[in-house]
Order: sequence, then structure tokens, then C-alpha cells
Amino acid sequence: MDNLKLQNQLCFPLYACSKEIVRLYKPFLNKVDLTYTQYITMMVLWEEREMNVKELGNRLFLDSGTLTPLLKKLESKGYVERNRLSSDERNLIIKITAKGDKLKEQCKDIPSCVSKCVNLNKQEAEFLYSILYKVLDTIKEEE
Amino acid sequence: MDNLKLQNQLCFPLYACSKEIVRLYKPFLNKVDLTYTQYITMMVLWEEREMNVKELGNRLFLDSGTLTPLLKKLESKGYVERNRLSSDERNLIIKITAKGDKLKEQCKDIPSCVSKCVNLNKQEAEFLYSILYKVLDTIKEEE
DNA sequence: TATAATTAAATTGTACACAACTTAATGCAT
DNA sequence: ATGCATTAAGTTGTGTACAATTTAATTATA
Repeated sequence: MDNLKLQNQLCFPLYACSKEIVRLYKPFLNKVDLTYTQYITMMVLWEEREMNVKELGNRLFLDSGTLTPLLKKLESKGYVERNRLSSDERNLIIKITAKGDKLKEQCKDIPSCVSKCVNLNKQEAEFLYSILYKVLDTIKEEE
Repeated sequence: MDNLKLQNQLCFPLYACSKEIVRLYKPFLNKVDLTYTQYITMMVLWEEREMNVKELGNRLFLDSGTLTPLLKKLESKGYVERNRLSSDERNLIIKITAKGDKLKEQCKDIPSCVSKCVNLNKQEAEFLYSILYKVLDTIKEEE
């Protein structure tokens, strides 16, 4: 029955690691007044400029229950605009603002600061990266 | 400035993967009326029999703010007892009950069910496991 | 030995995270 | 054209997570 020992689980270190690394981000994200979830949302918007909630959710593995209040928060901070798509009013288009764009500059050193703390060599990081996306792809396929 | 693209982050697939695998557990955990966090807590108790909240938190990377309500829930389900240590009343000892013990039998197939969905070969799983614990150890050392 | 420092849980407040459901808009089939 | 199914967001309710603070017990020290 050792299969029910915590140290024999693969999910547990994944869960713990994810939380610990998000915690590493905290001091850096506090300086720009973002939470981790807000930060990854901004990351998508820095790249895509605008997107509806559904697409954003697909990219971030989040649903409207999480995104709706988060996007209202980002709007109140002035980083995004929320407007219905006139050709299909069901869609809410999230568009980055000039202020949201500016924020990117302040965040530019965050990834390197965090990766320093994590301290994996290039090979380990690449392997970890590829295996995690393999798992994500497998799970998505199964749906 | 590509370092602020979502697909260049290592933390994001970790975060997404963790959530997705926890989601894979859900249908199986629903059958035994446990959440994922309750399940990993029970895992520690199946092995250790009893433990105070602090020790439990160290094992699970959780603090009393998360554990206190969770342990009250497990107590209300009859899986654990909560008692102060008489020699030092600051310590709350969490002890598994006979009912809590019995639950282990109902959970015995959960790990294999989930790992089937994740679908990594042994080598990949072992590498992932070792690298995740390496990261966790590094982060713990830095404190 | 009285008091200060430390420790362990509990509490409070904020922010996810997601299942289940509701609402409103659109598409589609009769 | 009308009603039914589908779709996208939003809402509600439960359960984490964790920082910051509080409370109570214990330990250390002047």
C-alpha cells in the first residue's frame, strides 16, 4: 500500500513546487502591485493586445469565474479596457491600455530574478519545460 | 523582451499542470468525499498516525490558516481527532481515527487511475520527480 | 520571579479556483 | 419567422492559499 505514501506521489511535488515558485514571485510582483494570476494575464495581453475572455481562459487554463473579477480589477487599475464586441455582444473583448503597456517595462527583470532563485541549469529547465507541456497536451487531448 | 512571453516561462506550465492534475483527481476524490488538500493531509496521517499542525504544515507546505479549517472539516467527517498536547497546550495533535484509517482502503486505486491519465513513462516520471524535489529543496534552503 | 521574547494555532482579510447555475445573445432548424 | 439549442460571461457557493495579526502557552532572561 505504499502507493498512498505522500513521497511516492508525482502530483504532490508538482503542486508544492507550483505554490513555492508563485511565492517566489510575490516580492517582485508586490512592487508592481500585481498578483501572479494578474501577471500571467498581463503577459498574454502584452503579446496579443486584445482577446475575449474565452480565449484568455484557454491560454491561462482559467474560467470566467476566476477571470471576470480579475479582469474587473485590472480594469480598475487602468491596465485593460473591457468592451463588448459589437458584432457579437456575447463576447467581452479585453484590450490592453497604454498604461498596461507601460507596466511591461517595470516587469522586465522579474523572470530572471525568479529563475535565479529556482537555480536549474539550462538542460534541466528545458527537460522540465518539455515534460510539463507534454502532460498538459495529453490532458487536453483526453477531453 | 521575449522573456515576458507566457510560453517562455517555466513557472506557468508548472502552475497549469498542477491545477490540471488536481482536476484529474476530482472525479475519484468526489467518490470518497475528499478534496485534494484533504486527501494529501490524510496521506500524511495514514503514514504518521498523529502529528501536530506545525509538522503537518511543513510536510504539506501549508500554514495554519489553510489547515485549521481543513482539519476541522476532517474532524467533522470523523476521520481525525483534534486534541491539545497536555505537556504543551500550544500544540494541537491531529490523530487519525479508525474511520480515517478505513478510508485508505477506498483510496487505494486512486494513484494508479490518475497516473494512467498523466501517461508518462517511468523514466520521464522519475526525472520529473527528482527535478521537482531538487527545486523544492533549493527553495527551502534559501530561507 | 516578573517580564520579555518566542512559539503554535487560530483568526481576519484578500484573492484565487472551479463547479454549477443563470442570463443574454446568437445560430439553427423547422 | 419562431422556438430550441448553443454559446459567452457573469454569479453563487465552497474550499483553498497565504499574509498579517491575535491569542494563549511556554521559555528565556534580567
